[in-house]
Amino acid sequence: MQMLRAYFKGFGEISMEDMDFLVHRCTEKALAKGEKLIRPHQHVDSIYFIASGFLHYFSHNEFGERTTLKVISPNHCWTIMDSFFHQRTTLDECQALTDVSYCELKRSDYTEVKLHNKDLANFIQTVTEYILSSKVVEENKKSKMSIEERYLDLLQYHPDMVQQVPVNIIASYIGTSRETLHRIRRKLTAA
Amino acid sequence: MQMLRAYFKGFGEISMEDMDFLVHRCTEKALAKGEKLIRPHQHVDSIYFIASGFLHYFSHNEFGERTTLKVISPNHCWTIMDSFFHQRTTLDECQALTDVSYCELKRSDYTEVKLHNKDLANFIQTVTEYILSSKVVEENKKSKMSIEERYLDLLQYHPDMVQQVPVNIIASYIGTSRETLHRIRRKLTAA
DNA sequence: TTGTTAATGTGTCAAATGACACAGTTTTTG
DNA sequence: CAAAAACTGTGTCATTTGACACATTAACAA
Repeated sequence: MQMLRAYFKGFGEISMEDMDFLVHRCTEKALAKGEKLIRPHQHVDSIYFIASGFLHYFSHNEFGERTTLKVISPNHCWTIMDSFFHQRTTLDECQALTDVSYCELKRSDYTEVKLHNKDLANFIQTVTEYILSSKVVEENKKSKMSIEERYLDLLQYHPDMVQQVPVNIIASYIGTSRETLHRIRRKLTAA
Repeated sequence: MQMLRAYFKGFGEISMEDMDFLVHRCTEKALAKGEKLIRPHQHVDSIYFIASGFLHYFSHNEFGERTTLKVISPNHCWTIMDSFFHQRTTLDECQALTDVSYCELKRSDYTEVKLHNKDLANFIQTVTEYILSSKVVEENKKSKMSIEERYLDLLQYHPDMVQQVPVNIIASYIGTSRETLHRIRRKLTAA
């Protein structure tokens, strides 16, 4: 919970009262490795903050092949936005790649927080803008990099992920096959 | 301007007064083909709504090669979020691929709108959530598709873009070279 | 309108990639 | 603990891709 407070503080000014109001609406939970956070056809009615561990957010294409949409790292907020904001079911899935501890904020509480007072509404707006902005920055960065550069970037900024997450999932996350990633790793250790 | 009103209406309820307050802060402008909307090292202090035409949003990687980050279509809001929200300069560029007409909302006006009343603040929050959600949906969709599928998708949903934008830019937008896109097109016309 | 530049179509070839196949290792689970 | 399942390393090979080269056409500007 301390971690969640620190996370929120990073977005700017917020009074102690507002912070408490916000944080008290979050519930601490855990998943064991392999457990699912989101199943197909589920309504996603919460925002999640990952405190520790890694999650695998994936989907299936027309012919049932699994595609990794994201590997979710600690100290990030995440949800399936489309399902959360528009109250639709999702076909995607999300599963714990390791033991995970996280905080959950339900939609009803999210709405309540936004309506509580002007400062909190403003704060949530700032957080949303911030997340939107980082999404785009992240996507643009990725699109400028080759597969190898993406892997080096992971090594640099998410070394734990590289250690704890299976190679095939890392590979599909950076947009290639497990074999090609293997070739890259072999080349890098050779050098 | 009628187009902008219709665009905003798509996000939900908004009173006539609020709509007017919002729309009156937007200025109609135009770019001729080839003109730049954003230059390197610029501060981006506005949000843009594209009424007609296409824009090329691009960047350069470590060794100066140009990468297409997006081709911006009519009836969309766009800005370089990172620069706009955090008041930083950007290294990216944005240039008109055709004659373009657009509306501009300056940051100061954006801030004013958010502070004007609770309903408008709420409305802007809804728009932001909506844009965030579509960004992610779009990105996920793209990551599930092959290059060829992306091209077919463009043909289906953005036929004007395919006609009006140069092949090399379409190619880099969907993540390949101009030659490979050419091979795809040849194959498709053969069939 | 004409010279210049940008855009397109297409072939060749070396390099990168994905699909398979299979052996060795680690992890899970009954 | 033992069997099963998941994960990893690695080789082969057909396919795809990108880089280059160059001819042709379209768009633009002096």
